[in-house]
Amino acid sequence: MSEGSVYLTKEDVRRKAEEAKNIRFGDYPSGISYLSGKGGIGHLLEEKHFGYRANSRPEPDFKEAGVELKVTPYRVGPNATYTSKERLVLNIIDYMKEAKATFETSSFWTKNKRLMILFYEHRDQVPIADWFISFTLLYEFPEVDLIIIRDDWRRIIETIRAGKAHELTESATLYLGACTKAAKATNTRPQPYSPIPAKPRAYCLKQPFMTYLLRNRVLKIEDEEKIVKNAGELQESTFESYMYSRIAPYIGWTQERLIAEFLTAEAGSRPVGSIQLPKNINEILIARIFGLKGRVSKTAEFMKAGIIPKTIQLEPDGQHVRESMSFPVFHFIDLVDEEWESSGLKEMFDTTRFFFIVFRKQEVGTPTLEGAFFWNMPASDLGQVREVWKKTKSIAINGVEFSEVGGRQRNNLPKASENRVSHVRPHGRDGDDTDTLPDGSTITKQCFWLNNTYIAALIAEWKDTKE
DNA sequence: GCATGATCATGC
DNA sequence: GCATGATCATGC
Repeated sequence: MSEGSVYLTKEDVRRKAEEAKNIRFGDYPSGISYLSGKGGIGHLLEEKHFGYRANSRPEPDFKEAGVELKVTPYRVGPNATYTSKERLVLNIIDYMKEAKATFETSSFWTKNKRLMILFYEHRDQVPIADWFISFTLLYEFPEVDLIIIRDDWRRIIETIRAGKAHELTESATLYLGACTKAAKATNTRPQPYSPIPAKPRAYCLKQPFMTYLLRNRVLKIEDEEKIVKNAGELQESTFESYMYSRIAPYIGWTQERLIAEFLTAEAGSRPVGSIQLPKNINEILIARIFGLKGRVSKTAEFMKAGIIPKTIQLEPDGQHVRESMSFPVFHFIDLVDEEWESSGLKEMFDTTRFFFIVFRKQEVGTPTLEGAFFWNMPASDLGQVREVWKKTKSIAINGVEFSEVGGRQRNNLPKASENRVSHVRPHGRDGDDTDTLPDGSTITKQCFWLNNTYIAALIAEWKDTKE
């Protein structure tokens, strides 16, 4: 085989990639034999379409053209919603070597600065032999993305340099992640500044970023509001410190003052206090601080990084939090078939960064803005969530026990009092909003919550680091 | 109509 | 007053 050398320019690669469109995978010579097992479709395209042998060399697949080939699945959901099915896994991180690199000499940048991405639709009810490439994208990171990716890379490398490669997590960064690579927990590799063995990890473009590429760069169907209007604004700071600097002028302001500043024009001449405030007033105010018409969660940056904004209200003492934090409803039928390692809950906390917006209630008058911070769940706390998840699964399998107390249903799902971090509680419209248990009976819809006491502890920690 | 974020309400 | 069950409000 020619090791890719017939493709001398990126245009050669792009042209050949175009030819892959609409060819059924099963129609390639001996194509079927590639289609079982992970990475099979990628290998099929490399060998049977582009005509070179799969490899894991440090240079890009098409060395002369400086292009790395990637093949990746997406799903089409209800209302023609296109979503990347997975993160895009790039090269494995050699902790020993990478710790000595600069961004420009890093294995990530050496191999992946230019990507030829082939997208195929993952269709559940259709044999893989009938799937095919539908879109192609020759992707070179634009400066607005690169400025965040450089910072993501720096965070990953600083974690390794601090002797904490074993604490790496995909949720600590925004677009470029360090995702786990091994199937078994026993598979580890050495790190340079600590004797503790670390899980093997690879660089990846996180799943929300891939969804963004699909929707905005390939299909060109979305154009979200941006928080950062031009990349130059991030020249002197990271995205996160930029966010703080935008909020800083309003810290200490009351809700009332913020409403007067940002919402009076919208509300007309109605005086503040005469109308019922929306439940998401704090999120609306933060959005206006950033000059947004829509929601913070719908901005380009939050969509691309999959950051989830959450507002928190502190009690007037500045220490307690009354309410626990809810997450989307889970379905018991799905839960009992999941394993923790591949569960939706673990995946979310493993990959998601949160943006906590903190207000503090006042003894008199409206709450004040205390500040905001980014957070991701540390591995040790995720271990606690695992215990709650396992107990929930076990109860679901063995049968939820119900009793009735004063017209209110009681159950034996994990309570806030049983675990430091998390519990399970109802989350529906009302008592008639139900889910089905494995035995066919019904239960009010439930979700995992983070305990109010855990949230309060996170806030205390944040306040400590501020000072 | 429903999912989701957020908050209310009751019993102990 | 806290823990847990129940429900509201927004926005898609």
